[in-house]
Amino acid sequence: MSYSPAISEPHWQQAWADADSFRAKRDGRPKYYVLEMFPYPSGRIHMGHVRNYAMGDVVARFKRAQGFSVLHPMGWDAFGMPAENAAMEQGGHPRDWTYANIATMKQQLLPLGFAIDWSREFATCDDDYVAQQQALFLDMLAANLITRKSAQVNWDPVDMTVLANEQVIDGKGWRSGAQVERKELTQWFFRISDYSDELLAALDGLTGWPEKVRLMQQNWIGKSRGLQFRFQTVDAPESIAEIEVYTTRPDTLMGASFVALSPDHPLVKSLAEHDGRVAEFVEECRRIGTTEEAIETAPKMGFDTGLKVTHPLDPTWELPIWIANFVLMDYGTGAIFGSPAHDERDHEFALKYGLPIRATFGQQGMDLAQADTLVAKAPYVPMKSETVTYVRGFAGQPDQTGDEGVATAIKAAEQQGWGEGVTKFRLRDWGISRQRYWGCPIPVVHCDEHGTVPEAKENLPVLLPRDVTFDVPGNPLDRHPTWRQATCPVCGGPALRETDTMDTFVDSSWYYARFTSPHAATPTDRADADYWMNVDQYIGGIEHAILHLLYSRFFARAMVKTGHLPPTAIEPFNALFSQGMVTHEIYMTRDEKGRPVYHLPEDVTDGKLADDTPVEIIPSAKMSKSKKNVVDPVDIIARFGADTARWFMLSDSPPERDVEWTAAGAEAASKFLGRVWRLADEIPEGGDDPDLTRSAHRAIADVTRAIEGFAFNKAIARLYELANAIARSPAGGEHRRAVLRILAQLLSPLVPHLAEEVWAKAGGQGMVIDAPWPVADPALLEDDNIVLPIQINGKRRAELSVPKTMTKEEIEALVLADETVQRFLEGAAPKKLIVVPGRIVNVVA
RNA sequence: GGGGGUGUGGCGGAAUGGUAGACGCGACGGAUUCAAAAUCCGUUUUCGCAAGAAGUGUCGGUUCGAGUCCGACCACCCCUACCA
Repeated sequence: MSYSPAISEPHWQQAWADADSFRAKRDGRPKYYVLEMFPYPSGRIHMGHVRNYAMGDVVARFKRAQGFSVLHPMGWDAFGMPAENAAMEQGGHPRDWTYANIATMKQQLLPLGFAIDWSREFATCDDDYVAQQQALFLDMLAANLITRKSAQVNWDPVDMTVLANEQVIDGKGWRSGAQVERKELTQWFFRISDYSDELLAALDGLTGWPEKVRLMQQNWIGKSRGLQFRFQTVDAPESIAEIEVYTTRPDTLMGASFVALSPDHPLVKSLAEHDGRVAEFVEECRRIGTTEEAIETAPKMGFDTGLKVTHPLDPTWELPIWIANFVLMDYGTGAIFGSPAHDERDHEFALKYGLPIRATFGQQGMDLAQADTLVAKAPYVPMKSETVTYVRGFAGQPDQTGDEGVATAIKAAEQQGWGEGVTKFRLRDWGISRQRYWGCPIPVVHCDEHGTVPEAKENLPVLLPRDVTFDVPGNPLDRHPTWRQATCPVCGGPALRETDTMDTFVDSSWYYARFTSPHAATPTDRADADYWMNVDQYIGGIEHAILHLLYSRFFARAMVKTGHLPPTAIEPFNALFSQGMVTHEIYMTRDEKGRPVYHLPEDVTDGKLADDTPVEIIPSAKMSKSKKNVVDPVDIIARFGADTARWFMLSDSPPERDVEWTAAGAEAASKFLGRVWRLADEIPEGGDDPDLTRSAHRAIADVTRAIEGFAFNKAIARLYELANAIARSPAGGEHRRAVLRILAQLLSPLVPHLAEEVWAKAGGQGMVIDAPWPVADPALLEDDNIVLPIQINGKRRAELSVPKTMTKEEIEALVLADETVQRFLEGAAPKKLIVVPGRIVNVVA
C-alpha cells in the first residue's frame, strides 16, 4: 500500500466537516482572529491564493491546537469592473458571471482543506451585505463623515467612469489603460482627510505591522508644516484681488521672483473668460498632461498673465503672476511663489523664462555675492537640518539651520499679521462615486424640493435592477426606464435615485468587521464585534500596503464613531504580514517576425517544446496569463494532492519573499510526504531510543518558535530533520509511535491531511486536529555532553567534547593540553583564554 | 529626484556577536533491479593527494571573536515621484 492523497484528503476533509471542526464559537477560551485578504472572484484560483491562504491556515490550525477559539473566515470581494467588462464582451449579466465564478473558485478552494468557517461566507455583492453597507453609509452621513462636493476628477473615457488618483498610473486608467481626462463632477467623498493627523500618529502604535508598510502610509499621508499667506494683486480685476499661497520654505521669501498658479486654479478660470490666450494655454497644459511620454519628460511651461502682486514684506516690490503647468491644484492652495535659488523646479522655470534668481542663503560664512554666484547655475538645496548663512533673511539670526529659518519666518509672519503657520497633508478626501452598474448603490435620492436626501433606513436595501444591458458604454442605471423613480423620504413627493455606485474599496474596508457577525440585521452585532475584534493576524499582498489598509483604518474609526465597533477596534489589524509573490520561469520562442511567443510550463520539457524547438528561458517573474508562466493549483492538487501544494508553497523561501515554483520542488515535496507516510505505515518492533526523544523535543521547541515567528520555511527544515531522525533511529514499537505522534502534531498545521494519517497509524486518540499542541520538556532540549569548538585567534582549529557541567577551570586545562592548541602556541603561554560556557573557547596566541 | 530593501555554494536559503553554508533542490557515486522508475545509503563552498589554507559584494573600523555592529563605496531590486 502507498500514500494516496486523492483518497485520504477528501476523507479527512469530510471528517472535519462532520465534526464541525472549524466553526468559530464564542466560548470561554481566548479568541484568535486570523484573516487573509479575501479574493476577487476572477474565475479561477491561482498559486498566489494557495500561498496566501496556506499561511493563514497554518496560523489558524496552530492557534486552534494551542487552545484558542479561532475565527478564520472567507468571503468574496465581488463587485467591480471585470464583471461588467465580461458582460460587455460576452453578453450575460455581471451578477451571473460573478456568482458562477464564486461557485467555481469555492470548488477549487475546498480541496485544499483550509480550516475555514464556511458558515460565515459572504460576497460583497450579496443583497444582505449591500443592505448593511448602505445602513453604514447612512450612519456615516449622519455622523458628518461623508460630504458631497464638486471636484475635478479623473475620467476614464473607455470605462466611462471616475478613477481615484491612486487608480491612475502614469496618467492612464489602472484597468482600461486609457488616457485619463480631467472632468468636473459632483461627487461623494468620505472625509478621510479629517483623520489625516490621527491616521498618521496612530501608525507609531502599529508595532505588529511591517516598518515598510507604515512608512509607505506615512509618505502617503504626507504631513508638512508651512506658511500660508495672501499676495495682494496690483491693478487686477476685483475677482482676483489676492492670491493665497502655501509654502514649506517661507524662509526663502526674500528670494521670491514670481507667483505661479495652477492651470486648474479658479482664478485662472476667471482670467480665461476674459483672455483667450489664457484659455489656450490651459488647454495646452491639459493636452501635455495626458499624452504618452509627457508624464516623464513634461517640460516646464509657463504663461505670463501680465498681472503683478506686491511682496508682503515690501509694498514697492512687485512680482509677476504666471500660470505654470507644474503647479498642482490638489496640493496646498494651488498657487505658489517661486524661489528659484532654492528649488529645482523654480530654478528650471526661472532659467527658461529669464526670471531673477536671488539667493536667500548660502553655505555657512558666504556673503551675498558668493551666495548669488552659488545659485546662478543650479539651485542650492541643502538638508533643512544643515546650518546655512542667510544673506536675504528676514527673521532670526543670519546663521541658522533651514528648520530654524522656517520656524522663525512663520513666527515673524504671524507676529506681523500677514500669514499663519499651517499644517498640510497630501492625503485628500476619498472620492467614492463611480458611474458604474456593478457596485453598491449609494442610498440617496434627489428631490426637487429637498435636494439630496438620504434614503430612509426602512427602505434599504436599495438593490440594483437586474434588467440591464451592457451593449453601450456608460452607466446602465442612468438608462434604466424606472429604477431611478423614487419617493422623497422627507416630503413623499417624487424624487430621482442617485445612480452612482460606491468604489469597491468601500466593500473591502469593513468586511473584516462583518465576518464577526455575518448574518446580523445591523452592520455588526456589538457583542460579536466586541468578542472577535481585532483581527489578530492579517495576511495579504504588499500591493495593498497603502489604499486598502488606509481605508480600512479610516472605516474602523468611522465604525467606532457610529457605534458599530468598540473603541478598542480603532486600529482593526493588530498584526500584518505581507507575503511575497509566486513566480515561475518564462518560456519564450519567437515567431518569424521576431515577436515573442510564450509557452506554458507543461508544454516545455528539458528546455524544449514537443517538436524539439529549444525555448529561451527568461528569469522568474510573477505568474501571469500573458506570459503563460502559470501553474494551475487545480492541476497540482489533482496530480500530487493538496498537502504537496501547501508544503511546497511554504518551504524553502521565507514567506515575505517571492517563491519560485519549480516542477522539481513540487515533486520533492510530494516524495517527502510519501516518505513520512511510509514511516508511519511500517513501524518495526524495538526498544526505546533516548536520542530520538531528544530530537523530537528539540523539534517541538524549534517548530513552535518558527511558526510563531512566521518562519514556515524553518519549521519545515526542522520537520525534515525530525523525519530523518525517525528514519535512522533504532526505536521501535510504542516509543516509535509516540514520536510519530509528535511528528503528526507538528505537521498538522502545514499538511493537515497527512498529519491525520500519521496520527491514526501511530495510534493517536481521535483526530490530530483535536490534540493540544505539544510542549517541549526543557530537560530534554540539551545533551549531557557538548561539543565545544576551540578557536585560536578567532579561527576554529579544534574541538572538545565535554560534559555540560564541566567547570571553566577544567575546560581551560583541557584546552591548554590540546594537541592543536599546543602546536599553535609553540610552547608559549596564551595571551588570553576566553571560555564562554556551553558555547566556545577562544585562545589568543 | 526622494524613500526603503537586498547582496552567503550551481540554485532556494540557514546562522540570540560565538563551529558559516542547517534544511531542501540539483549534481555525482553506490546499493537494489535483467534493466529502468521508485526506494535506500553516501559525497557535494573553493584550492589541495593530504596536512592544511582561503572564504559571506568591495575597502576600512570596533571586538578575544564580525555574515551579523559602525563608516565609506559598488551592484541589484522594490516603492514613490513636479507635494511648493
